[in-house]
Amino acid sequence: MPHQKLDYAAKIRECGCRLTPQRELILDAVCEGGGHTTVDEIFARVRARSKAVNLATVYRTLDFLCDMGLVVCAEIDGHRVFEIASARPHHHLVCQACGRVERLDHEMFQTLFNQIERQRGFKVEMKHLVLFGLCQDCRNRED
Amino acid sequence: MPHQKLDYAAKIRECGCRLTPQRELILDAVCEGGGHTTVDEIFARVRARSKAVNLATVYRTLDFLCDMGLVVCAEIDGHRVFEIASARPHHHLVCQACGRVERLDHEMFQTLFNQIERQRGFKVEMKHLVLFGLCQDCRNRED
DNA sequence: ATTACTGCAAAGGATTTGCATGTGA
DNA sequence: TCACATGCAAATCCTTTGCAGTAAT
Repeated sequence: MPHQKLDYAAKIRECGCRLTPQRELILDAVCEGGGHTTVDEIFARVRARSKAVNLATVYRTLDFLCDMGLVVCAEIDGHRVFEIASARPHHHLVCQACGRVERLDHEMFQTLFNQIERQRGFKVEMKHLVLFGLCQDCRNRED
Repeated sequence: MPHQKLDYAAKIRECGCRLTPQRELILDAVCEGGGHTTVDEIFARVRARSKAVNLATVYRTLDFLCDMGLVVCAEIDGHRVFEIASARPHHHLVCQACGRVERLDHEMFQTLFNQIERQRGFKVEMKHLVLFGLCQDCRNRED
């Protein structure tokens, strides 16, 4: 039920911006990624559908979509990764051994963030964190 | 009482590596930063003392010091930042409005990380997180 | 005396920018 | 129509690398 294309279209036009085929293609490409998607992957996916889209446009559009709040960006190992901003904020656990990515609900973090707010007066605004570590399987394998 | 230069020297030599003037200068420069320091800042600080040190050496040395565990590295807003690895792991709160950086003890995080480990079997290995948000002062100012 | 480390310069990759053209509203 | 968005190519920024020379142990 969430995240219809119409939502995006409306949100974009709301602020006087335009809905171009490029923006739709790039938004789709980020969606298809499921989880984290790099600029390269997005560009490749877009190019598979239309040779005419330029890499600079991908960069500019991703910036734009982040500003609009439709896409979120994180940094993993020095590389930017993108993901559709979901209604339910969440975070990721990335295994340093096998690279697997697990999703983690925001709830637990919110508890911590509230605690920080009470103790320090600092309001944390992180919709998307990436935590590195070792997944269950790799921990077993290491023993 | 911790982190004497001798500690560093010993740790470095322990593994057959060498303690060079460059490495000392760069380590000092990271120390002087107090909190997060960018490559540029480190390079500038080093150059203020010795014109002969090369930027490539700074990069190589920072890599080396991170591998040795003497320095930790984080990513803020697409830029790498470095800090002396302290005995007591901690994190940072960065205000998106004024840029102020506050230190946050690891304790609260450990509770969360333990919870994640129990629930998901995933062992988080983050010694150093950067959380963005709004500090007390800026929140008051915004109202 | 080794061989790790450094300086230098050049290469590399990712991202941004200027400008003329195209196109959605 | 007309400002916003795009394509193209060049520029820029940050970081890494190859290699010959230097210096720590």
